[in-house]
Amino acid sequence: MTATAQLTRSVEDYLKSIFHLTNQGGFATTSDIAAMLEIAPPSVSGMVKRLSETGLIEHVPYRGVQLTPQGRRAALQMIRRHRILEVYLTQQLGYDWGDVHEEAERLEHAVSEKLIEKMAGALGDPRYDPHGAPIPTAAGDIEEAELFTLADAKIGASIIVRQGGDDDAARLRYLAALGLTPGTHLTVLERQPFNGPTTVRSGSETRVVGQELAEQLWCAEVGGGGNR
Amino acid sequence: MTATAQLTRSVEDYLKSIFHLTNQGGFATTSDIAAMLEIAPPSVSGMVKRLSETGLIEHVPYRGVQLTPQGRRAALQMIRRHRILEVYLTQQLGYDWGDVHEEAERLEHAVSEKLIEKMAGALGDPRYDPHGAPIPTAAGDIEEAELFTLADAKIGASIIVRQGGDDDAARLRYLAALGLTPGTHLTVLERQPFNGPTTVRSGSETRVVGQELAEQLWCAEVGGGGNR
DNA sequence: TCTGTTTATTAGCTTAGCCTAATACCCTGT
DNA sequence: ACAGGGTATTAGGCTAAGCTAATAAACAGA
Repeated sequence: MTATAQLTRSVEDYLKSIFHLTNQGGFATTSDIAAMLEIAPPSVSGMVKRLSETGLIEHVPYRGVQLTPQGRRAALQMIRRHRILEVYLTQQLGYDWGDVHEEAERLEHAVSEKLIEKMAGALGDPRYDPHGAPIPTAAGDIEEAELFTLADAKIGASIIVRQGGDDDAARLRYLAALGLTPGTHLTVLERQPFNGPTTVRSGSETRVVGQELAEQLWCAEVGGGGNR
Repeated sequence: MTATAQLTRSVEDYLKSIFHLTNQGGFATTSDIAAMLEIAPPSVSGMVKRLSETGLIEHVPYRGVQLTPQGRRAALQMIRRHRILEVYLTQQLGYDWGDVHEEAERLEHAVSEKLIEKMAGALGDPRYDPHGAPIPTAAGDIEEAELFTLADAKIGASIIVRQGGDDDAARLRYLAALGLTPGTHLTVLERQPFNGPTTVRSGSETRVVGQELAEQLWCAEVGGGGNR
């Protein structure tokens, strides 16, 4: 039992950001964290000092930070809260797919562990959130899917939309209108040269997706890691 | 449309406390507010200054404070949030009657208006919380029940348990075990002299309630203000 | 009425997190 | 090998909201 002293809202946000920025391995830089949290870089330097003192992150000056096992556990707990909340709000309270992120972003800092587990139970312990992202277990394990964006998908590949990015409601609604919701199976037909649009087939429909959008649409190989 | 700028958690707590302390009319004193929020009196003096500058309260030095109409509106909004959350957690997520207060206390600062209204809708717009307290409407109206404690109830009176106090989980559970839950109809049979226990009849059962407990058990005259 | 106690306020500090401006470090291109 | 540009950090401030200690006002009892 890790007696994690109560973390502040702001600390929880830092840990989440660092988790997302280091998910592909490597360090999270000061300026990347600052950009993600929309604050000035020196504020990050200050917090980084405090967080390394409490053992939640490892700091290599002028290089960046990584989560310690303890920090990673705390980050995954927040991500679990966030994603369970998103599923709950969507399924039980009729929230719109594009709107849940903002609400969950505030609630995740206020809910108790107990409430999250009650919500998860009421939902049948979901494994993916409404955007297709995997939900860490209460024990802190998360599915390591090999995610890539549609812009990087190989021609001819059979893929499933997972849709990691959940932060722009307008874009999410647009994607939903195109039928590119998480869980959708696609076949990559072709891609025009020089970062051109990608053409995909979804069932009997064919869609052309611009490069900008394709770079935001996270997908997984079919068969790789459960399909919702 | 009152463009109430985003209030901090702490301001919201002050307004709620002042509302409760002035509910029977009169002023809320610095030390009463301090006691209710479990902070030192000088901290209250400081916040009182800020709140009167923003027009949420009226301050009479050395006498106390009262809510302005604007402050009252904000307080009622918080109380609505709190009570809707309590009903929701109890009815939809199987929370225990005695445990909801603490969870709601944290969530009320994080939920959006929209979420509260969705919850209220899912519950069929409840009028009372699980402790029997009336829920303000979205428009900011609250039922003005004539509440008194069981210790003050007249002998022979026919009353209904309303149970204002929702802050001590152990006491609430004990009351529930005695069958003294909100909505229960009682007849006051007798009261021993010198602050002795009160005897009540609930249906076919007879109960003797000690003075200490009776002073915490808020009741309303039957017929006065709806009965749940 | 005066005096002592209680209660409220002011003064002055602390901590968390943010900010801007100034400085230090790293790295790449010549 | 080093100069310049781009990051990172340090220095120094600000605000919100808490604290303790000191002072001021109100009130109650003799």
